[in-house]
Amino acid sequence: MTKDTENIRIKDIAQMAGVSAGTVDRVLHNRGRVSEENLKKVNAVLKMVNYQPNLIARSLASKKQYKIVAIIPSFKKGEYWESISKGIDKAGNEFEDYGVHIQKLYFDQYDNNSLNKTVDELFQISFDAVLIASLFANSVISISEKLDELNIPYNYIDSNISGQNQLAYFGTNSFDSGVIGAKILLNSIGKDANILVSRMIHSGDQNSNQSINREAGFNSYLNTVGYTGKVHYVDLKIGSSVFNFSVLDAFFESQNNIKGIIVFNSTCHKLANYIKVRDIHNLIVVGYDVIEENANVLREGYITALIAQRPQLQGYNGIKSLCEYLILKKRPQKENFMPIDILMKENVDYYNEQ
Amino acid sequence: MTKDTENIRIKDIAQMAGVSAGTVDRVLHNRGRVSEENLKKVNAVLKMVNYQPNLIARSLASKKQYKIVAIIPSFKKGEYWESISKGIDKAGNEFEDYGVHIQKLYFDQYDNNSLNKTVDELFQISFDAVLIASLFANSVISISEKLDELNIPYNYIDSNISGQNQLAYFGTNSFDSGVIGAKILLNSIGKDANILVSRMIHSGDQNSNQSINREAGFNSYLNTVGYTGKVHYVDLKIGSSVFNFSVLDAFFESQNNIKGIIVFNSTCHKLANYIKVRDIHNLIVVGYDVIEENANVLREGYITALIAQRPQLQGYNGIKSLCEYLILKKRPQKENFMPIDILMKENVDYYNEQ
DNA sequence: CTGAAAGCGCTTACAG
DNA sequence: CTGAAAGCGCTTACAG
Repeated sequence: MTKDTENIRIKDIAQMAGVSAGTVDRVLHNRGRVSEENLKKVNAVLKMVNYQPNLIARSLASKKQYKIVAIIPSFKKGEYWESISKGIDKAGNEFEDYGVHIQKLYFDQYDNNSLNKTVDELFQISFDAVLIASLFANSVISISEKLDELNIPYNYIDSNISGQNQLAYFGTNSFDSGVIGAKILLNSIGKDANILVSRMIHSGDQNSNQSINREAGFNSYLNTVGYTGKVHYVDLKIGSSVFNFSVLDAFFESQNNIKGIIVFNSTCHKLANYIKVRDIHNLIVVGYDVIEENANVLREGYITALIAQRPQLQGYNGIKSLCEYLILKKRPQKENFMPIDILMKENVDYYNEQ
Repeated sequence: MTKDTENIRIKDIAQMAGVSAGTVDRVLHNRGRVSEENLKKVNAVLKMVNYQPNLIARSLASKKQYKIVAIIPSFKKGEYWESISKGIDKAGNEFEDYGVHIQKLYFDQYDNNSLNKTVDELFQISFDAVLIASLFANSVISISEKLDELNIPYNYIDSNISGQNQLAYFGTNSFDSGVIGAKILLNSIGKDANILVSRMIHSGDQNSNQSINREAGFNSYLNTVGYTGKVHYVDLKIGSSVFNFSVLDAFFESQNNIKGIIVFNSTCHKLANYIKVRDIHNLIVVGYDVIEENANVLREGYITALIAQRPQLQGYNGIKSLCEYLILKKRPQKENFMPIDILMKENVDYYNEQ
């Protein structure tokens, strides 16, 4: 049990090939400066033995340092992107001993222009790989093209953009998570009930990929099942409860037959709080992301279900796979879809990221 | 960014304390054979500096090997315990370079006596830690007591047993996962509809903890919401479809007003297949665990929902925390509840363990 | 192009 | 009880 394969070392290979350890090392890493003849000898030995480099020894000896930049939205405590950030830190810590350092660059998730500014910052510094929260397709595509030129690997998280050369994507299938939102909603309110979709007003000129795709999935499900109700929309402001309350008051005065509400981002708690304060009953409310504020109103019954997407794991896997690529040349799968989790009052307390 | 804390080494501490590296090492690991005076000097230095041992160097230098035994049910491909086993292997691979070796010992999950035999095997060999699938409380308690005497750390997975000295438990709260099963079922069929609970006949004299606790949670929910229907039971045999079909035929002949079915273990697909073959409609079926056979009938619509518990993660974390305890003396939290996942047709395809 | 040697930070006999 | 030295498996200058 202790040894399934005898552990063979560079030294052993060197001896078998009749060369020095340095030469084997050069062959192993294609560092050049090896004669045709020795190259053959070493490769011959390599072919017979199953050499498993000791990574621990390698990183102890190597002074190589790697810098990974993570471009993500800024956040306050308890907000959605905090979870992603935690996952990034976790992976960063695990690979610290292997010479990996993480630097985070932030932008405003409600303003696509701010991402462009952050990108200018990015290209001022030097780095070996990038993790990108691909909220805004246009900007992300332009970053990606620059990174392609520089031959620097990059991963996407949050929402995918196809046709690009990202090493890997970690996140949900946003379209399908919209489908599930629609299904949970219609299961409870029926196919002819009216629905309110709550959106956020953005500063920039572009909505995030995630919301766009979720809404597309939602609409697709409505079409598929032959939905005959009416879908209404309100636009809220992220920072202004006063504004939001007056918008919602006006809306609910004009419409009194809404049965379900859905919010395609993590701000569902804003709506739930309105419902709580106004003491409105019998509404089915579906939102996204288990942040503390959402979880609280879910527990109290003002949100019916939350759909979640393992944010911490997205950050963790996004960084980890870049580390493994840099250190081990291990290429990850290109598309890595996170599970789409459904949380209700009864299971939300167990939803932590193990 | 590259250095938040200057990296101080044993050598540095030795120099500062005016002793040799060997002495520092002895102090660090309580290996004894250090004079009162030197002990003081080294500890004084240790108090000022934040020494972070380089684990990579440590494990390269140390020839220490650790053996962890995992006691789990045997399984065929695609069965529930395969996932747990995969998680165990994953953690084993990650810690291989650190000198950790895993040995698995199997027992029959439907026969508590078989576990006792496996335990006899266990105490024939030598090992440093144990991971136990705590299906059968009695046997597991007796193993635990022996391990306590030997001062060998052990973790539980699958279902918890309180009052024992396990280092940690990784698994769901079985009671609450029974509550959620009941909620999903009653949400669809109402509080007065009749329910069929399908059980498995065991060879031993004891049911598994997991099933017992899930059923307790299920019954508790029924009481809480004032359920007025009738709960029926059938006992099936794991290996005999012929037997099962005749039992179910007999049951459904005598009862024609069953609205919902629940199965508290991973064998729900057996019931779903019966329903499929007999072409029975309008039954809400809730089961546990996303094994391939269950997922297939969920996709086809013969199971309404599956409740899952991250089996791979249980195996992975169960081993990982033992490794960290052995290598780093890092003590894990004692109770680590897995999320309780709800899977429907629409999100099951994304349910993989990242 | 090549090999001998030093070094990564720690642990482990060993001589005293 | 103590320190100097060797060694874990690899990488990295360096002299030739």
